Amino acid sequence: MLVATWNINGVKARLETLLAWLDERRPDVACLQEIKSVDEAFPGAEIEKLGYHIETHGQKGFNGVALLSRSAPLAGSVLRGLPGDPADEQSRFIEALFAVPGSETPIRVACLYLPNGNPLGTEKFPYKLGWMDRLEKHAALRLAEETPCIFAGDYNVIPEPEDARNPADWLGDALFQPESRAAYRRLINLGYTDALRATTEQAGVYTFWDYQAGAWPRNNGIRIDHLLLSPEAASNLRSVAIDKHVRGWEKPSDHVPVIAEIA
DNA sequence: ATGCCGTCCATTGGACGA
Repeated sequence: MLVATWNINGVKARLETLLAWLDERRPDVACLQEIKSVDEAFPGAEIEKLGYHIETHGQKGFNGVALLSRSAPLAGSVLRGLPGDPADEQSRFIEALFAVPGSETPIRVACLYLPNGNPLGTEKFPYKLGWMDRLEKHAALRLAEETPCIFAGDYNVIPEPEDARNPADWLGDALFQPESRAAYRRLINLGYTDALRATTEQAGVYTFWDYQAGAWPRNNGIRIDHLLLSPEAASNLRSVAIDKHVRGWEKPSDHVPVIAEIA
């Protein structure tokens, strides 16, 4: 079973790229972030033609997440919005249960777009940390269920210096603040496995290259898109891939897809 | 470098992102 995460930076602007990638990779579940679309405007017809079911949690102009899946979520299992703050208007979280081919146990897939948090010194950074606190509580709740679960998405956190080509450039950035990194470690310390780091200790593995300043041709990247696996999912982890070549396509997103194969 | 690039929304320029 292939579970993917990809910040596509605008689903309407990225539709052809998304279709090409879905056709090439055929993930069972794809978590999309920054769809930048309301639910009604999500360009679903061509995606459905490729055999995908679509669940969205959209928002006008920015943010927005979606779950694409080869089979529909189990009835009543879709949750929109991260629990813990009814006043939070931003669409950054959607999760659902999916049947696993050849298994009696379904898997829960949560798709998240964690707040960026920049610039420091504004209300954006405490919003990020508060969101991470809520995520930790929800992840702990899911962990206690002792069932296969994946929290996949754009975490907007560079976990370690080796996850950036030039870590010194990020010292003043919300993505690499000690508080952001500590909150990410708390998720890991609950008992979740960073899928990529379960498969390699290599530095220089990135998922994002800025559009600016020649970041892509210079390979000035960072690793901020992660799949965190519950023990029940991590036990069946086969491999992790980063579809880096997609960054070289026409009109690319600044992020590339990350895919975990779970047995 | 309060810069660079890109998307969206609104109307040629601002908000937002990382």
